[in-house]
Amino acid sequence: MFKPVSPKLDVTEMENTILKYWKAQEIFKKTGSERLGKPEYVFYEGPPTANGKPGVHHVEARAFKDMFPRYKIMRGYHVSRRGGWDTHGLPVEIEVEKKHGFTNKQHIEDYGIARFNEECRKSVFDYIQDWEKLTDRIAFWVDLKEAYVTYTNEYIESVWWILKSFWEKGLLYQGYKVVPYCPRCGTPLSDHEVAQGYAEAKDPSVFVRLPLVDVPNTALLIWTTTPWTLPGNVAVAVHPDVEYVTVERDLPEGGKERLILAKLLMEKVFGDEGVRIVDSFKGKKLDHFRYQPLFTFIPPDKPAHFVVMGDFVTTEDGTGLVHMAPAFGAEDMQAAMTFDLPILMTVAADGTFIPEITPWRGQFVKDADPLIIKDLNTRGLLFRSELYTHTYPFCWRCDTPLLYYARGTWYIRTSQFKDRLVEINRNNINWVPAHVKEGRFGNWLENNIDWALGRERFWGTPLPVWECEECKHQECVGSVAELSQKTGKDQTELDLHRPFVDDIHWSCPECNSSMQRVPELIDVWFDSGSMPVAQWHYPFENQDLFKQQFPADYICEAVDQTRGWFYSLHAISTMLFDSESFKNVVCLGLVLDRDGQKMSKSRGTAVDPWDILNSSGADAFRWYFYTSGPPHAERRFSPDLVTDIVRSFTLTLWNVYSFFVTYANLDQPEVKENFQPDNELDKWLLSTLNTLVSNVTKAYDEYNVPGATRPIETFVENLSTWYLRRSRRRFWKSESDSDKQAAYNTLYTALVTLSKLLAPAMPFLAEEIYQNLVRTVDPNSSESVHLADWPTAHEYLIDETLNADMALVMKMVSLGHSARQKANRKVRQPLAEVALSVKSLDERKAIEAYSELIADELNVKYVRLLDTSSEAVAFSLKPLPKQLGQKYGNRFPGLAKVIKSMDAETAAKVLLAGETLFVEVDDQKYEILSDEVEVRAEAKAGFSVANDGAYMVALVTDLTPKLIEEGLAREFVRRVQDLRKQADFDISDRIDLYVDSSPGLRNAISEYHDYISIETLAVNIYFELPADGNQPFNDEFEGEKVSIIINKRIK
RNA sequence: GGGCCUGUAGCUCAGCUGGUUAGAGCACAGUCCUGAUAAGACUGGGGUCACUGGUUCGAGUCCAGUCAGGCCCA
Repeated sequence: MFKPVSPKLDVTEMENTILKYWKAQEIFKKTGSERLGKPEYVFYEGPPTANGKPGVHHVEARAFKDMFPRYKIMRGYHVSRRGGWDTHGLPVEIEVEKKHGFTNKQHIEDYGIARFNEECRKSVFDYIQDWEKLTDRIAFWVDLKEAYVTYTNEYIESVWWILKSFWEKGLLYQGYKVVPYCPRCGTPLSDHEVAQGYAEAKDPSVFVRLPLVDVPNTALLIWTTTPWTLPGNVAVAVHPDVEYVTVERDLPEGGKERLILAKLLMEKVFGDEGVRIVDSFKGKKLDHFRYQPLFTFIPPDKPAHFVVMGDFVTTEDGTGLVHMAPAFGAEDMQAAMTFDLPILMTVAADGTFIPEITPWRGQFVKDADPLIIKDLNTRGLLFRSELYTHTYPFCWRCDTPLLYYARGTWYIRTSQFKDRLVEINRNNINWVPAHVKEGRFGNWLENNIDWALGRERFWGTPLPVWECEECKHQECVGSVAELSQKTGKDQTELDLHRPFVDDIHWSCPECNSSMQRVPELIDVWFDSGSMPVAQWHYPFENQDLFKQQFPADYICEAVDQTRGWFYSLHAISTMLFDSESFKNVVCLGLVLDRDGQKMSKSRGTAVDPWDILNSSGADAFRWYFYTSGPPHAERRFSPDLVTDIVRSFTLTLWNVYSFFVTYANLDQPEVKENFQPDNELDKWLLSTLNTLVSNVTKAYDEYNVPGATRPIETFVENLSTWYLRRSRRRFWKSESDSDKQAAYNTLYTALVTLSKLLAPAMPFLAEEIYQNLVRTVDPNSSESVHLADWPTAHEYLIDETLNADMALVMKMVSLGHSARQKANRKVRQPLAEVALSVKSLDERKAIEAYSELIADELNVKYVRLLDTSSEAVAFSLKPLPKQLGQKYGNRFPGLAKVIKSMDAETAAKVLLAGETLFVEVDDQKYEILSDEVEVRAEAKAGFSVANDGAYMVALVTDLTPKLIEEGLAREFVRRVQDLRKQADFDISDRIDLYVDSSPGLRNAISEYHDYISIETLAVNIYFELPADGNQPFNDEFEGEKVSIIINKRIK
């Protein structure tokens, strides 16, 4: 006996029951222990930060992360699924800052770094319970009890070890990085902060002459909106491939001058002033031309003041010659690195000019702009000055205009590994979707620049570099033991965070002064990218575990991680081990709201995942993400999309399952999975089932998620609306013969196999079906579907011809229904005959083979094929472009025209016989094969016809008295069945049937007495109503009147 | 400004290496079917396949450009 299954499904109750079962039986644990010693499949959890509530997009990521480990476990692998938490970084600090109303770093320092960091440490797990609850509820099986946490001393120590090994290879260095900087707050701003503060601004726009050293009376013409950066100028950039010109113009005060600028910008710069082009050339000709420096306040320590080449130069604005001040622009800084230019720091941290800039010392740079312009003007260097309106970033806190400003920071020399980064990505990593590999990620690697590692913050992994306050000697520390050794004191108990590590000092081995830690923390991406090593506290512990768990077979995150976690993992493993750190990676698209906007709490468009879980359940939620498009596609999410899945997919499958259990519990058949089917429907179902197994398996192996899920939907649809609908009677019939047994076996096989195919995607429903159908029958079976073996496709059961034939039958039946509709003949009314026309000989055979099925489905007495000779049929010819077009190319249109104009009847006979048709066009002879022209049949009269292309169904709609009588009998049966249902009789209850009717119907009932008895389980049919006075059911149809009473017979 | 992705019915999405009349589901309307079904079948309305140009006998599909949206970077 199976556990009875109601056709009404309470999804959440079912899922909660399964959750309890998993917990009670410790199934998750057993997926590990039962696969011990099996080949390892390695999954890395990209650590989330738990200081906010998890949202819908977290369900997405976790659903995708979960499915492949589940699949691989069923395939016999061992998967260790360790969770992780990312705990450092600015987002954490900002939350705590908000709580206290802090607005700048000084507030934090005043408050105390120790207290501040302690609060950060706590706030990281503010929402940990929400995360645990959600993770559990959506059945993301990940070990959160043993999760790695990036703030632990062990984790940090491993990160230090990595940094030390980079240090020893000379990969860590100090340099400048240009960052958006608020001079009032004294702090750089993150991109996110900058984005909040853009506003319209009016700035000076100046054109300045830079006279060339080696070409008399000729100057470069540059343009800038930040005159205050000019004292920091060290070079001018031009685009090597842009066309430049030397123009000559008359000076108002008399004489002439020559200026160089981009040809395209001449009009913008000079307007209708008449200037003469004296020379025209590509930008590369200007390479290394020297010009006279504008200012000489700071003597450069390297060669400067010449022209360099830059691809970033555009001809949108200005002059096409870009002034370079490396301290105040990212591109400028990049050019300085490339061309080894000096960096002139002319501005202090508070945004004022340093004392060396004598005329404007101590002035806020923006205030000095007019004075600088005046100075240039008096020296005859100013070509023009005007005001320019553009969007410019301001500090979101204090409205001060931000400066792009070079700060000293630490770098990792990743660019030295560029070739290996590219090669390892190209050769060893499988990306889903594939285009990310060479596209977004590949391009990013090709343009690799050194990793700016330092952060001037509080809550993070401290950079383990100490520097002598006197002689600037530097040392990098790679372990706690090393720190103990240096300080001569056991540091095991030291918290490896600020401010505690800042208090560690020792004597400089060079000069005996004090070694101080540098102020920086490291980028949090370095934390998470270190996770393959640091999660095991490698190399201090777990050497074997690390080796076993590196690299990962599978990781999965949103596509915005390309330059985040995907990169940090890849960069660190490449530099450290010359190895990839993941072999397969699935990138996910964003989840948007129903209008295609980012979900936002303030606009109220954010969906709480719990609303979905409580109404539609986790399975449908997961299924939505798997089937709603390829993983990387953006998803316009709304709750009703998940409701639809429950209605159209879950409930359909559930009802098949419920049907099976209901009847199996009545019949108690001995079900088995593997057997040789005999019945054509069974053969067909098992053929499509095994095709499905094969396709889904292939898709899983290729990390093709829609391919692993969508075909299951189609199968379930066919299972329910074709196989089961067509097979119902086989389950109903009272005798238990081999046909009935075969039907049970087939349906059982399909359901059990489906439960396994569904297990990685819909873990709850799969478990429910498996538990009831497999565990009750076979006590030796695996304790959970998630411990079961993945099904194998039995090739011998797959019959492509059968699959195609059945598809054809379905199509013809559909056309038949269409023809009935047109003729206004309802299905309950039997018709005499249907004639079908199909495309090929094979298809004709298929129709013959399945004529009984077609007859039953369409309720007709006789099914036959239209043939060429005897019918009242007209033909038309359709030359097929696919075949003929490919064969004859541009001669196809002419050929087609001739074929269409041929005598269709004659040609049709030739072609339908499978013979070659000879055609002559423009004195050329062609042999047209029978499969190169489609023959279409059109019924002439006396039929109701429906067609799709060459497929046609013609119904004979004439009714005979006999057919009408049978129709009446069926109408009658239908009403009795309704009464049984309304009376809530059991399916197997026998009845006595009392009828009072008009004569026509009475005749029909007598004529079809046996049929009616069998259908309605009527033991007796009486043609009078009983005297006991129960109210009869009265109805009228097809001009007949009837009163019916049914009584259940006591057994 | 650059790289990458996306644009097909009111909505969510298919459309294989170019080839017959561009499909499905949801939603709407009608008819039918039903002793598993919250379902199913059929019919109907709804499309300049974002736009422009090109290649080709033939373009939703290939090429170039434009526009719109998104992500990442500058």
